[in-house]
Amino acid sequence: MITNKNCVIRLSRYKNALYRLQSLGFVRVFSDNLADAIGVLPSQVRKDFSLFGITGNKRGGYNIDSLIEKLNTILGKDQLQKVVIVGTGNIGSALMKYKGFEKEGISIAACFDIDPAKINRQAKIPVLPLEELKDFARANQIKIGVIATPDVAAQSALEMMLSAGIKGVLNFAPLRLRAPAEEIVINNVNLELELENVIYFVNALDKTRAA
Amino acid sequence: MITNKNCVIRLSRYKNALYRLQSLGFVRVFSDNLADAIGVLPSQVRKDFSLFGITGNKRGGYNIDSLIEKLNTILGKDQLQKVVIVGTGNIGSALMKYKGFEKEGISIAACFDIDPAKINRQAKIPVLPLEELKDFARANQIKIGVIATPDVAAQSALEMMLSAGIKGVLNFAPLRLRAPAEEIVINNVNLELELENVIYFVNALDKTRAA
DNA sequence: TGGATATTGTGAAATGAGGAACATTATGAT
DNA sequence: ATCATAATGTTCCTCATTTCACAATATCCA
Ligand SMILES: NC(=O)c1ccc[n+]([C@@H]2O[C@H](COP(=O)([O-])OP(=O)(O)OC[C@H]3O[C@@H](n4cnc5c(N)ncnc54)[C@H](O)[C@@H]3O)[C@@H](O)[C@H]2O)c1
Ligand SMILES: NC(=O)c1ccc[n+]([C@@H]2O[C@H](COP(=O)([O-])OP(=O)(O)OC[C@H]3O[C@@H](n4cnc5c(N)ncnc54)[C@H](O)[C@@H]3O)[C@@H](O)[C@H]2O)c1
Repeated sequence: MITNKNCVIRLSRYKNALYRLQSLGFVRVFSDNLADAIGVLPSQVRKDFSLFGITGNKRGGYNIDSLIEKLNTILGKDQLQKVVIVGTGNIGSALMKYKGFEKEGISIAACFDIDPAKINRQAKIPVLPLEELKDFARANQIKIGVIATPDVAAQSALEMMLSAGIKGVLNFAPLRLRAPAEEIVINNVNLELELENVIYFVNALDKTRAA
Repeated sequence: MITNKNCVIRLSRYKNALYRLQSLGFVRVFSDNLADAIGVLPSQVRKDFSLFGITGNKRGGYNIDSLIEKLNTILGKDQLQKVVIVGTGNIGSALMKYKGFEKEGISIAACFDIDPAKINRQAKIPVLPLEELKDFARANQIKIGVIATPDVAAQSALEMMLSAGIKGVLNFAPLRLRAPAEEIVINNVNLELELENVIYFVNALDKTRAA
Protein backbone atom coordinates (compact mmCIF):
# COMPACT_ATOMS: atom_id res chain seq x y z
CA MET A 1 0.00 0.00 0.00
CA ILE A 2 1.18 3.50 -0.83
CA THR A 3 1.72 5.58 2.29
CA ASN A 4 3.17 8.69 0.69
CA LYS A 5 0.64 11.43 1.25
CA ASN A 6 2.18 13.77 -1.31
CA CYS A 7 1.88 11.12 -3.93
CA VAL A 8 -1.84 10.68 -3.29
CA ILE A 9 -2.35 14.43 -3.30
CA ARG A 10 -0.69 14.58 -6.69
CA LEU A 11 -3.19 12.00 -7.95
CA SER A 12 -6.00 14.35 -6.94
CA ARG A 13 -4.29 17.19 -8.74
CA TYR A 14 -3.81 15.13 -11.89
CA LYS A 15 -7.48 14.27 -11.75
CA ASN A 16 -8.49 17.92 -11.48
CA ALA A 17 -6.21 18.89 -14.35
CA LEU A 18 -7.62 16.03 -16.43
CA TYR A 19 -11.18 17.27 -15.93
CA ARG A 20 -10.12 20.66 -17.24
CA LEU A 21 -8.46 19.07 -20.28
CA GLN A 22 -11.47 16.86 -20.84
CA SER A 23 -13.82 19.82 -20.80
CA LEU A 24 -11.62 21.49 -23.42
CA GLY A 25 -12.20 18.52 -25.69
CA PHE A 26 -8.85 16.78 -25.35
CA VAL A 27 -8.78 13.02 -25.68
CA ARG A 28 -5.19 12.08 -24.92
CA VAL A 29 -2.64 13.53 -22.58
CA PHE A 30 1.13 13.11 -22.12
CA SER A 31 3.10 13.07 -18.93
CA ASP A 32 4.56 16.43 -20.00
CA ASN A 33 1.14 18.05 -20.07
CA LEU A 34 0.15 16.79 -16.65
CA ALA A 35 3.53 17.72 -15.27
CA ASP A 36 3.14 21.30 -16.49
CA ALA A 37 -0.39 21.47 -15.18
CA ILE A 38 0.45 20.64 -11.60
CA GLY A 39 4.05 21.82 -11.49
CA VAL A 40 6.12 18.64 -11.29
CA LEU A 41 8.46 16.84 -13.66
CA PRO A 42 7.17 14.41 -16.28
CA SER A 43 9.11 11.55 -14.73
CA GLN A 44 7.25 12.17 -11.48
CA VAL A 45 3.94 11.78 -13.27
CA ARG A 46 4.99 8.51 -14.85
CA LYS A 47 6.43 7.24 -11.60
CA ASP A 48 3.21 8.10 -9.75
CA PHE A 49 1.10 6.25 -12.30
CA SER A 50 3.48 3.34 -12.32
CA LEU A 51 3.17 3.05 -8.54
CA PHE A 52 -0.58 2.65 -8.84
CA GLY A 53 -0.38 0.32 -11.83
CA ILE A 54 -1.67 2.88 -14.31
CA THR A 55 -0.19 2.42 -17.76
CA GLY A 56 -0.44 4.43 -20.94
CA ASN A 57 0.70 3.79 -24.50
CA LYS A 58 4.24 4.31 -25.57
CA ARG A 59 4.17 7.22 -27.96
CA GLY A 60 0.40 7.51 -27.47
CA GLY A 61 0.26 8.94 -23.95
CA TYR A 62 -2.76 8.32 -21.78
CA ASN A 63 -6.43 8.29 -22.66
CA ILE A 64 -8.03 11.02 -20.58
CA ASP A 65 -11.38 9.34 -20.00
CA SER A 66 -9.93 6.06 -18.82
CA LEU A 67 -7.27 7.83 -16.79
CA ILE A 68 -9.90 9.84 -14.94
CA GLU A 69 -11.82 6.67 -14.29
CA LYS A 70 -8.78 4.89 -12.90
CA LEU A 71 -7.83 7.82 -10.69
CA ASN A 72 -11.36 8.09 -9.37
CA THR A 73 -11.37 4.42 -8.49
CA ILE A 74 -8.04 4.72 -6.71
CA LEU A 75 -9.19 7.83 -4.87
CA GLY A 76 -12.44 6.21 -3.82
CA LYS A 77 -14.50 8.62 -5.89
CA ASP A 78 -16.30 5.95 -7.84
CA GLN A 79 -18.90 6.08 -5.11
CA LEU A 80 -20.52 8.98 -3.29
CA GLN A 81 -18.64 9.72 -0.09
CA LYS A 82 -20.85 10.70 2.80
CA VAL A 83 -19.32 12.89 5.48
CA VAL A 84 -20.45 14.17 8.85
CA ILE A 85 -19.23 17.33 10.54
CA VAL A 86 -18.98 17.63 14.31
CA GLY A 87 -18.98 21.24 15.48
CA THR A 88 -21.13 23.68 13.52
CA GLY A 89 -19.29 26.90 14.30
CA ASN A 90 -17.25 29.08 11.99
CA ILE A 91 -15.34 26.34 10.20
CA GLY A 92 -18.06 23.73 10.37
CA SER A 93 -20.65 25.97 8.76
CA ALA A 94 -18.16 27.24 6.17
CA LEU A 95 -17.71 23.66 5.06
CA MET A 96 -21.43 22.99 5.26
CA LYS A 97 -22.21 25.92 2.97
CA TYR A 98 -19.46 25.14 0.49
CA LYS A 99 -20.89 24.25 -2.93
CA GLY A 100 -17.73 22.65 -4.27
CA PHE A 101 -17.94 19.31 -2.48
CA GLU A 102 -21.03 18.08 -4.28
CA LYS A 103 -19.46 18.06 -7.72
CA GLU A 104 -16.52 16.17 -6.23
CA GLY A 105 -18.77 13.37 -5.11
CA ILE A 106 -18.57 14.40 -1.48
CA SER A 107 -21.88 14.77 0.31
CA ILE A 108 -22.22 16.26 3.75
CA ALA A 109 -24.87 14.05 5.28
CA ALA A 110 -25.32 15.88 8.57
CA CYS A 111 -23.71 18.16 11.13
CA PHE A 112 -23.66 17.70 14.89
CA ASP A 113 -23.36 20.12 17.78
CA ILE A 114 -23.93 20.30 21.51
CA ASP A 115 -25.38 23.81 21.32
CA PRO A 116 -29.21 23.45 21.26
CA ALA A 117 -29.45 26.74 19.37
CA LYS A 118 -27.61 25.17 16.42
CA ILE A 119 -29.97 22.21 16.02
CA ASN A 120 -32.04 22.28 12.84
CA ARG A 121 -33.59 19.05 11.65
CA GLN A 122 -35.37 20.64 8.71
CA ALA A 123 -32.36 22.08 6.93
CA LYS A 124 -31.13 20.46 3.72
CA ILE A 125 -28.07 19.44 5.68
CA PRO A 126 -29.58 18.76 9.11
CA VAL A 127 -27.82 19.87 12.26
CA LEU A 128 -28.43 17.25 14.94
CA PRO A 129 -27.62 16.87 18.63
CA LEU A 130 -24.28 15.21 19.24
CA GLU A 131 -25.93 12.28 21.00
CA GLU A 132 -27.38 11.16 17.69
CA LEU A 133 -24.01 10.91 15.96
CA LYS A 134 -23.46 7.24 16.67
CA ASP A 135 -26.84 6.03 15.48
CA PHE A 136 -26.82 8.33 12.47
CA ALA A 137 -23.35 7.31 11.35
CA ARG A 138 -24.11 3.62 11.72
CA ALA A 139 -27.47 3.89 10.01
CA ASN A 140 -26.02 5.83 7.10
CA GLN A 141 -22.74 3.93 6.89
CA ILE A 142 -20.69 7.08 7.32
CA LYS A 143 -16.97 6.43 7.10
CA ILE A 144 -15.61 9.98 7.10
CA GLY A 145 -15.92 12.71 9.71
CA VAL A 146 -14.77 16.29 10.18
CA ILE A 147 -13.88 17.65 13.61
CA ALA A 148 -14.55 21.38 13.84
CA THR A 149 -15.13 21.74 17.55
CA PRO A 150 -13.09 23.78 20.01
CA ASP A 151 -9.86 22.01 20.88
CA VAL A 152 -11.03 20.82 24.30
CA ALA A 153 -13.91 18.92 22.71
CA ALA A 154 -11.93 17.38 19.86
CA GLN A 155 -10.63 14.25 21.57
CA SER A 156 -14.08 13.27 22.82
CA ALA A 157 -15.52 13.97 19.36
CA LEU A 158 -12.91 11.63 17.93
CA GLU A 159 -13.83 8.91 20.38
CA MET A 160 -17.50 9.21 19.51
CA MET A 161 -16.58 8.90 15.86
CA LEU A 162 -14.47 5.82 16.57
CA SER A 163 -17.34 4.14 18.36
CA ALA A 164 -19.64 5.14 15.50
CA GLY A 165 -17.51 3.21 13.04
CA ILE A 166 -15.95 6.22 11.33
CA LYS A 167 -12.63 5.35 9.74
CA GLY A 168 -11.22 8.68 8.59
CA VAL A 169 -11.15 12.13 10.14
CA LEU A 170 -10.23 15.61 9.00
CA ASN A 171 -9.40 17.53 12.14
CA PHE A 172 -9.32 21.32 12.45
CA ALA A 173 -8.66 21.48 16.19
CA PRO A 174 -5.09 22.55 16.92
CA LEU A 175 -3.94 19.57 18.95
CA ARG A 176 -2.70 16.04 18.44
CA LEU A 177 -5.53 13.58 18.68
CA ARG A 178 -4.75 10.20 20.20
CA ALA A 179 -6.12 7.13 18.51
CA PRO A 180 -4.96 3.69 17.40
CA ALA A 181 -3.48 4.28 13.96
CA GLU A 182 -4.71 0.93 12.67
CA GLU A 183 -8.29 1.89 13.37
CA ILE A 184 -8.60 5.40 12.05
CA VAL A 185 -6.87 7.77 9.63
CA ILE A 186 -6.44 11.31 10.87
CA ASN A 187 -5.54 14.28 8.73
CA ASN A 188 -4.92 17.55 10.52
CA VAL A 189 -5.51 21.03 9.16
CA ASN A 190 -4.10 23.66 11.45
CA LEU A 191 -4.80 27.08 10.03
CA GLU A 192 -2.90 28.95 12.72
CA LEU A 193 0.17 26.89 11.91
CA GLU A 194 -0.23 27.59 8.21
CA LEU A 195 -0.39 31.31 8.84
CA GLU A 196 2.50 31.18 11.28
CA ASN A 197 4.48 29.35 8.65
CA VAL A 198 3.90 32.10 6.09
CA ILE A 199 4.91 34.66 8.69
CA TYR A 200 8.12 32.79 9.42
CA PHE A 201 9.19 32.60 5.80
CA VAL A 202 8.35 36.24 5.15
CA ASN A 203 10.46 37.30 8.11
CA ALA A 204 13.25 34.85 7.32
CA LEU A 205 13.47 36.07 3.73
CA ASP A 206 13.52 39.65 4.98
CA LYS A 207 16.39 38.93 7.33
CA THR A 208 18.30 37.06 4.62
CA ARG A 209 17.90 39.98 2.22
CA ALA A 210 18.96 42.46 4.90
CA ALA A 211 22.14 40.47 5.53
CA MET B 1 18.31 30.18 5.97
CA ILE B 2 16.21 27.13 6.84
CA THR B 3 13.86 26.28 3.99
CA ASN B 4 12.41 23.10 5.39
CA LYS B 5 8.72 23.77 5.95
CA ASN B 6 8.17 20.71 8.14
CA CYS B 7 10.93 21.83 10.41
CA VAL B 8 9.37 25.27 10.88
CA ILE B 9 5.98 23.72 11.49
CA ARG B 10 7.51 21.57 14.18
CA LEU B 11 8.86 24.71 15.84
CA SER B 12 5.30 26.05 16.03
CA ARG B 13 4.14 22.79 17.52
CA TYR B 14 6.92 22.81 20.11
CA LYS B 15 5.89 26.32 21.01
CA ASN B 16 2.26 25.33 21.48
CA ALA B 17 3.23 22.33 23.59
CA LEU B 18 5.49 24.58 25.66
CA TYR B 19 2.66 27.00 26.40
CA ARG B 20 0.60 24.10 27.71
CA LEU B 21 3.48 22.90 29.89
CA GLN B 22 4.10 26.43 31.10
CA SER B 23 0.47 26.87 32.11
CA LEU B 24 0.73 23.62 34.08
CA GLY B 25 3.54 25.17 36.08
CA PHE B 26 6.49 23.34 34.55
CA VAL B 27 9.80 25.16 34.42
CA ARG B 28 12.07 22.80 32.50
CA VAL B 29 11.45 20.41 29.67
CA PHE B 30 13.45 17.60 28.04
CA SER B 31 13.59 16.64 24.41
CA ASP B 32 11.68 13.49 25.35
CA ASN B 33 8.74 15.48 26.66
CA LEU B 34 8.49 17.66 23.58
CA ALA B 35 8.93 14.64 21.34
CA ASP B 36 6.00 12.88 23.03
CA ALA B 37 3.90 16.01 22.89
CA ILE B 38 4.13 16.48 19.14
CA GLY B 39 4.78 12.90 18.08
CA VAL B 40 8.37 12.85 16.88
CA LEU B 41 11.60 11.33 18.20
CA PRO B 42 13.67 13.12 20.83
CA SER B 43 16.63 13.31 18.46
CA GLN B 44 14.44 15.20 16.02
CA VAL B 45 13.68 17.79 18.66
CA ARG B 46 17.34 18.27 19.49
CA LYS B 47 18.30 18.45 15.84
CA ASP B 48 15.61 21.03 15.12
CA PHE B 49 16.81 23.20 17.98
CA SER B 50 20.40 22.73 16.95
CA LEU B 51 19.55 23.92 13.43
CA PHE B 52 18.24 27.19 14.83
CA GLY B 53 21.04 27.59 17.33
CA ILE B 54 18.90 26.81 20.37
CA THR B 55 20.83 25.09 23.14
CA GLY B 56 19.80 23.60 26.45
CA ASN B 57 21.71 22.21 29.40
CA LYS B 58 23.15 18.77 29.42
CA ARG B 59 21.20 16.84 31.99
CA GLY B 60 19.12 19.96 32.72
CA GLY B 61 17.01 20.06 29.59
CA TYR B 62 15.62 23.36 28.37
CA ASN B 63 14.16 26.27 30.32
CA ILE B 64 10.58 26.64 29.14
CA ASP B 65 10.32 30.41 29.43
CA SER B 66 13.47 31.14 27.50
CA LEU B 67 12.70 28.42 24.96
CA ILE B 68 9.30 29.97 24.23
CA GLU B 69 10.95 33.33 23.85
CA LYS B 70 13.53 32.02 21.40
CA LEU B 71 10.94 30.18 19.36
CA ASN B 72 8.72 33.26 19.22
CA THR B 73 11.60 35.34 17.95
CA ILE B 74 12.44 32.78 15.28
CA LEU B 75 8.80 32.49 14.26
CA GLY B 76 8.38 36.26 14.01
CA LYS B 77 5.93 36.36 16.89
CA ASP B 78 7.84 38.90 18.91
CA GLN B 79 5.84 41.51 17.07
CA LEU B 80 2.15 41.75 16.22
CA GLN B 81 1.48 40.40 12.74
CA LYS B 82 -1.17 42.25 10.80
CA VAL B 83 -3.07 40.31 8.17
CA VAL B 84 -5.66 41.17 5.52
CA ILE B 85 -8.23 38.81 4.06
CA VAL B 86 -9.46 39.09 0.48
CA GLY B 87 -12.83 37.42 -0.04
CA THR B 88 -15.29 37.59 2.83
CA GLY B 89 -17.36 34.52 2.08
CA ASN B 90 -17.58 31.27 4.02
CA ILE B 91 -13.89 30.79 4.68
CA GLY B 92 -13.01 34.47 4.90
CA SER B 93 -15.60 35.18 7.54
CA ALA B 94 -14.78 32.00 9.45
CA LEU B 95 -11.24 33.31 9.78
CA MET B 96 -12.46 36.80 10.57
CA LYS B 97 -14.63 35.55 13.44
CA TYR B 98 -11.99 33.21 14.85
CA LYS B 99 -10.92 34.28 18.33
CA GLY B 100 -7.74 32.25 18.44
CA PHE B 101 -5.55 34.44 16.26
CA GLU B 102 -5.41 37.33 18.69
CA LYS B 103 -3.70 35.41 21.47
CA GLU B 104 -1.20 34.17 18.88
CA GLY B 105 -0.19 37.72 18.05
CA ILE B 106 -2.01 37.67 14.73
CA SER B 107 -4.35 40.57 14.10
CA ILE B 108 -6.77 40.68 11.18
CA ALA B 109 -6.57 44.32 10.17
CA ALA B 110 -9.26 44.31 7.49
CA CYS B 111 -11.16 42.22 4.97
CA PHE B 112 -11.82 43.06 1.32
CA ASP B 113 -14.56 42.06 -1.09
CA ILE B 114 -16.07 43.08 -4.42
CA ASP B 115 -19.61 42.44 -3.24
CA PRO B 116 -21.07 45.80 -2.09
CA ALA B 117 -23.39 43.96 0.28
CA LYS B 118 -20.38 42.74 2.25
CA ILE B 119 -18.87 46.17 2.86
CA ASN B 120 -18.97 47.33 6.48
CA ARG B 121 -16.63 50.10 7.53
CA GLN B 122 -17.94 50.25 11.09
CA ALA B 123 -17.25 46.67 12.11
CA LYS B 124 -14.40 45.95 14.50
CA ILE B 125 -12.69 44.26 11.60
CA PRO B 126 -13.80 46.47 8.71
CA VAL B 127 -14.83 44.96 5.38
CA LEU B 128 -13.69 47.30 2.62
CA PRO B 129 -14.04 47.46 -1.15
CA LEU B 130 -11.28 45.63 -2.97
CA GLU B 131 -10.08 48.86 -4.62
CA GLU B 132 -8.87 50.08 -1.24
CA LEU B 133 -6.60 47.08 -0.64
CA LYS B 134 -3.47 48.66 -2.05
CA ASP B 135 -3.67 51.91 -0.11
CA PHE B 136 -4.73 50.18 3.07
CA ALA B 137 -1.96 47.60 2.95
CA ARG B 138 0.69 50.22 2.24
CA ALA B 139 -0.61 52.62 4.89
CA ASN B 140 -0.74 49.87 7.52
CA GLN B 141 2.42 48.07 6.46
CA ILE B 142 0.61 44.80 5.93
CA LYS B 143 2.95 41.99 4.93
CA ILE B 144 0.60 39.00 5.08
CA GLY B 145 -2.57 38.30 3.13
CA VAL B 146 -5.17 35.55 2.91
CA ILE B 147 -6.90 34.70 -0.36
CA ALA B 148 -10.41 33.34 0.23
CA THR B 149 -12.05 34.29 -3.05
CA PRO B 150 -13.52 31.93 -5.64
CA ASP B 151 -10.80 30.30 -7.72
CA VAL B 152 -11.32 32.51 -10.77
CA ALA B 153 -10.59 35.63 -8.73
CA ALA B 154 -7.58 34.29 -6.87
CA GLN B 155 -4.83 35.14 -9.36
CA SER B 156 -5.98 38.74 -9.66
CA ALA B 157 -6.23 38.98 -5.88
CA LEU B 158 -2.65 37.77 -5.67
CA GLU B 159 -1.49 40.38 -8.14
CA MET B 160 -3.19 43.14 -6.20
CA MET B 161 -1.46 41.89 -3.08
CA LEU B 162 1.89 41.86 -4.85
CA SER B 163 1.46 45.44 -5.94
CA ALA B 164 0.39 46.35 -2.42
CA GLY B 165 3.69 45.16 -1.03
CA ILE B 166 2.38 42.00 0.60
CA LYS B 167 5.11 39.39 1.00
CA GLY B 168 3.30 36.28 2.19
CA VAL B 169 0.00 34.70 1.24
CA LEU B 170 -2.17 31.91 2.58
CA ASN B 171 -4.30 30.75 -0.33
CA PHE B 172 -7.52 28.75 -0.02
CA ALA B 173 -8.44 28.76 -3.71
CA PRO B 174 -7.92 25.37 -5.32
CA LEU B 175 -5.50 26.33 -8.06
CA ARG B 176 -1.83 26.98 -8.59
CA LEU B 177 -1.07 30.68 -8.28
CA ARG B 178 1.68 32.09 -10.47
CA ALA B 179 4.10 34.54 -8.94
CA PRO B 180 7.84 35.18 -8.78
CA ALA B 181 9.03 33.04 -5.88
CA GLU B 182 11.63 35.56 -4.78
CA GLU B 183 9.00 38.21 -4.26
CA ILE B 184 6.29 36.40 -2.36
CA VAL B 185 5.79 33.32 -0.21
CA ILE B 186 2.66 31.32 -0.97
CA ASN B 187 1.19 28.62 1.25
CA ASN B 188 -1.77 26.70 -0.13
CA VAL B 189 -4.59 25.14 1.87
CA ASN B 190 -6.82 22.96 -0.27
CA LEU B 191 -9.58 21.52 1.86
CA GLU B 192 -11.08 19.39 -0.87
CA LEU B 193 -7.72 17.73 -1.38
CA GLU B 194 -7.38 17.14 2.34
CA LEU B 195 -10.74 15.44 2.48
CA GLU B 196 -10.05 13.43 -0.65
CA ASN B 197 -6.81 12.33 0.93
CA VAL B 198 -8.60 11.01 4.01
CA ILE B 199 -11.05 9.20 1.75
CA TYR B 200 -8.20 7.59 -0.18
CA PHE B 201 -6.46 6.27 2.90
CA VAL B 202 -9.67 4.95 4.41
CA ASN B 203 -10.44 3.04 1.23
CA ALA B 204 -6.87 1.89 0.79
CA LEU B 205 -6.69 0.54 4.33
CA ASP B 206 -10.02 -1.19 3.81
CA LYS B 207 -8.75 -2.92 0.68
CA THR B 208 -5.50 -3.88 2.39
CA ARG B 209 -7.40 -5.43 5.28
CA ALA B 210 -9.71 -7.25 2.92
CA ALA B 211 -6.74 -8.79 1.12
C1' DT C 1 34.06 16.49 46.81
C1' DG C 2 33.74 12.98 43.51
C1' DG C 3 31.56 9.54 41.11
C1' DA C 4 27.31 7.97 38.80
C1' DT C 5 23.99 9.16 35.60
C1' DA C 6 20.85 11.47 32.73
C1' DT C 7 20.57 14.41 28.91
C1' DT C 8 22.36 17.19 25.36
C1' DG C 9 24.57 18.14 20.75
C1' DT C 10 26.35 16.38 16.65
C1' DG C 11 28.61 13.53 13.22
C1' DA C 12 27.55 9.32 10.74
C1' DA C 13 24.23 6.01 8.76
C1' DA C 14 19.73 4.91 7.01
C1' DT C 15 15.72 6.00 4.74
C1' DG C 16 12.91 7.66 1.27
C1' DA C 17 11.36 10.81 -2.11
C1' DG C 18 12.28 13.05 -6.33
C1' DG C 19 14.89 13.58 -10.65
C1' DA C 20 17.73 11.89 -14.57
C1' DA C 21 18.60 8.64 -17.95
C1' DC C 22 17.75 5.19 -21.04
C1' DA C 23 16.12 0.96 -22.99
C1' DT C 24 11.65 -0.29 -24.85
C1' DT C 25 7.96 0.04 -27.90
C1' DA C 26 3.98 2.05 -30.25
C1' DT C 27 3.00 5.25 -33.85
C1' DG C 28 3.23 7.49 -38.15
C1' DA C 29 5.75 8.73 -42.32
C1' DT C 30 8.05 7.30 -46.50
C1' DA D 1 7.32 -2.82 -45.03
C1' DT D 2 10.77 -0.35 -42.91
C1' DC D 3 12.60 3.21 -40.47
C1' DA D 4 12.72 7.29 -37.64
C1' DT D 5 10.82 9.15 -33.71
C1' DA D 6 8.30 10.25 -29.69
C1' DA D 7 6.73 8.85 -25.43
C1' DT D 8 6.43 5.44 -21.77
C1' DG D 9 8.09 2.56 -17.82
C1' DT D 10 11.66 1.53 -14.93
C1' DT D 11 16.21 1.53 -13.06
C1' DC D 12 19.65 4.00 -11.02
C1' DC D 13 21.32 8.01 -8.77
C1' DT D 14 21.19 12.10 -5.92
C1' DC D 15 19.82 14.70 -2.31
C1' DA D 16 17.30 15.98 1.81
C1' DT D 17 15.50 14.56 6.00
C1' DT D 18 15.20 11.47 9.67
C1' DT D 19 17.17 8.32 12.83
C1' DC D 20 20.94 6.32 15.29
C1' DA D 21 24.70 6.39 18.28
C1' DC D 22 27.85 8.17 21.29
C1' DA D 23 31.12 11.44 23.22
C1' DA D 24 30.74 15.45 26.09
C1' DT D 25 29.10 17.38 30.22
C1' DA D 26 25.91 19.38 33.75
C1' DT D 27 23.47 17.84 37.66
C1' DC D 28 22.41 15.10 41.56
C1' DC D 29 23.50 12.37 45.48
C1' DA D 30 26.38 9.98 48.69
N1 LIG E 1 -12.39 29.57 12.53
C1 LIG E 1 -11.11 29.61 12.18
O1 LIG E 1 -10.74 30.39 11.32
C2 LIG E 1 -10.11 28.71 12.81
C3 LIG E 1 -8.76 28.97 12.63
C4 LIG E 1 -7.81 28.13 13.20
C5 LIG E 1 -8.23 27.04 13.94
N2 LIG E 1 -9.53 26.79 14.11
C6 LIG E 1 -9.94 25.64 14.90
O2 LIG E 1 -11.04 25.00 14.32
C7 LIG E 1 -11.93 24.55 15.34
C8 LIG E 1 -13.28 25.15 15.10
O3 LIG E 1 -13.16 26.56 15.10
P1 LIG E 1 -14.42 27.48 14.95
O4 LIG E 1 -13.93 28.86 14.77
O5 LIG E 1 -15.34 26.92 13.95
O6 LIG E 1 -15.06 27.33 16.40
P2 LIG E 1 -16.50 27.81 16.90
O7 LIG E 1 -16.39 28.10 18.32
O8 LIG E 1 -17.04 28.81 15.96
O9 LIG E 1 -17.39 26.51 16.69
C9 LIG E 1 -17.27 25.38 17.49
C10 LIG E 1 -18.61 24.66 17.44
O10 LIG E 1 -18.47 23.43 18.12
C11 LIG E 1 -19.58 23.26 18.98
N3 LIG E 1 -19.16 22.36 20.04
C12 LIG E 1 -18.55 22.65 21.22
N4 LIG E 1 -18.31 21.53 21.90
C13 LIG E 1 -18.77 20.51 21.16
C14 LIG E 1 -18.81 19.12 21.34
N5 LIG E 1 -18.30 18.55 22.42
N6 LIG E 1 -19.36 18.38 20.37
C15 LIG E 1 -19.86 18.96 19.27
N7 LIG E 1 -19.85 20.27 19.04
C16 LIG E 1 -19.31 21.04 19.98
C17 LIG E 1 -19.95 24.63 19.43
O11 LIG E 1 -21.29 24.67 19.86
C18 LIG E 1 -19.71 25.42 18.16
O12 LIG E 1 -20.86 25.42 17.34
C19 LIG E 1 -11.34 24.97 16.66
O13 LIG E 1 -10.66 23.90 17.23
C20 LIG E 1 -10.37 26.06 16.28
O14 LIG E 1 -9.27 26.12 17.16
C21 LIG E 1 -10.48 27.61 13.57
N1 LIG F 1 -15.89 27.02 2.17
C1 LIG F 1 -15.24 25.89 2.12
O1 LIG F 1 -15.48 25.03 2.94
C2 LIG F 1 -14.21 25.62 1.08
C3 LIG F 1 -13.76 24.31 0.89
C4 LIG F 1 -12.78 24.06 -0.07
C5 LIG F 1 -12.28 25.11 -0.82
N2 LIG F 1 -12.72 26.36 -0.63
C6 LIG F 1 -12.16 27.43 -1.46
O2 LIG F 1 -11.97 28.59 -0.69
C7 LIG F 1 -12.30 29.74 -1.46
C8 LIG F 1 -13.35 30.52 -0.74
O3 LIG F 1 -14.47 29.69 -0.54
P1 LIG F 1 -15.79 30.24 0.12
O4 LIG F 1 -16.67 29.08 0.38
O5 LIG F 1 -15.44 31.13 1.26
O6 LIG F 1 -16.38 31.09 -1.09
P2 LIG F 1 -17.57 32.15 -1.04
O7 LIG F 1 -18.19 32.13 -2.38
O8 LIG F 1 -18.41 31.91 0.17
O9 LIG F 1 -16.83 33.53 -0.82
C9 LIG F 1 -16.08 34.16 -1.77
C10 LIG F 1 -16.08 35.63 -1.46
O10 LIG F 1 -15.17 36.28 -2.35
C11 LIG F 1 -15.80 37.45 -2.85
N3 LIG F 1 -15.16 37.75 -4.13
C12 LIG F 1 -15.46 37.29 -5.36
N4 LIG F 1 -14.62 37.79 -6.27
C13 LIG F 1 -13.76 38.59 -5.60
C14 LIG F 1 -12.66 39.38 -5.97
N5 LIG F 1 -12.25 39.44 -7.23
N6 LIG F 1 -12.01 40.06 -5.02
C15 LIG F 1 -12.41 39.98 -3.74
N7 LIG F 1 -13.42 39.24 -3.31
C16 LIG F 1 -14.10 38.56 -4.24
C17 LIG F 1 -17.25 37.12 -2.95
O11 LIG F 1 -18.02 38.31 -2.95
C18 LIG F 1 -17.43 36.29 -1.68
O12 LIG F 1 -17.73 37.11 -0.58
C19 LIG F 1 -12.77 29.24 -2.80
O13 LIG F 1 -11.72 29.33 -3.72
C20 LIG F 1 -13.12 27.81 -2.54
O14 LIG F 1 -12.92 27.01 -3.69
C21 LIG F 1 -13.69 26.63 0.29
